[in-house]
Amino acid sequence: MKLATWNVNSLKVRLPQVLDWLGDNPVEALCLQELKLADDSFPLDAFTEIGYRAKWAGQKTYNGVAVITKAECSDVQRNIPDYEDPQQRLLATTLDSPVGAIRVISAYCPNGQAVGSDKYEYKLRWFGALRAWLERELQRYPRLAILGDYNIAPADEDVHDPAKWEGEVLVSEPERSAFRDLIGLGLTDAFRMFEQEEKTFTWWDYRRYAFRRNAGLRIDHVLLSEALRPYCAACVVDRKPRANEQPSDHAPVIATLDWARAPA
DNA sequence: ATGGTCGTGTAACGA
Repeated sequence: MKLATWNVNSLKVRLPQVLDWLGDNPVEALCLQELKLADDSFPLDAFTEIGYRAKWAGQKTYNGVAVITKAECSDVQRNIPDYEDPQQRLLATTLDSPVGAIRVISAYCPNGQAVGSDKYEYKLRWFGALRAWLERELQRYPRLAILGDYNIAPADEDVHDPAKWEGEVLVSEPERSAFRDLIGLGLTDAFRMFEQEEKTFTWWDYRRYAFRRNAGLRIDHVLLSEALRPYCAACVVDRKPRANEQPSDHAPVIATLDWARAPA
């Protein structure tokens, strides 16, 4: 089973690329972020026509997340329960697997704009609420995968120029601490389970030829619970769509779960 | 050099 995440920065603009990508990468679940469209504008038919189903939490202009799946999913949850927030940033679904139910969550974590700003404070509060909810959710669903745009580069090796980025938003210590708090729940950064090429990133600014210079950050992540970790056989970034015409500024990340692997 | 490029929606704002 392959699970993937991709911040598409407008599903309206990127829909043909997403459909093409699913044709080449027929993953069981694709978590999307930054749909930037209202619930009633979601292009469900386009996914149905290629054999996929979808659950989504839309919002006009900003945010919006979805989980695109081959199989039907259940127990759909919009947003973080008990966290009042008009911004549509999270969608949780349950998928069947040979080892039992898996909770698959698409998350678009706040960007934070600038260290010390109101949006930065909101970002840290949001991560606090996410952590508190995930702690409970892991009791209900020990097999849990949360995929998305975390807007945090966890370590300097995830930053093209750590000296230039030191202390900046996406990299600051309070944000990294919030990320480590998630890891403290027993979640694993699937990408770092494996040998990876140095300077592998998932986001490159549209400005200043950042992609051409590989001036990127690794801010899109797949986190796996302790019960899922032993099944993870691979986790890779697919840089190809970032080279498309009219690309998203993010690349997809794909994790492979192999049920034939004996759990530890 | 304090910019730069996108998407939304048609002026700024968010990223």
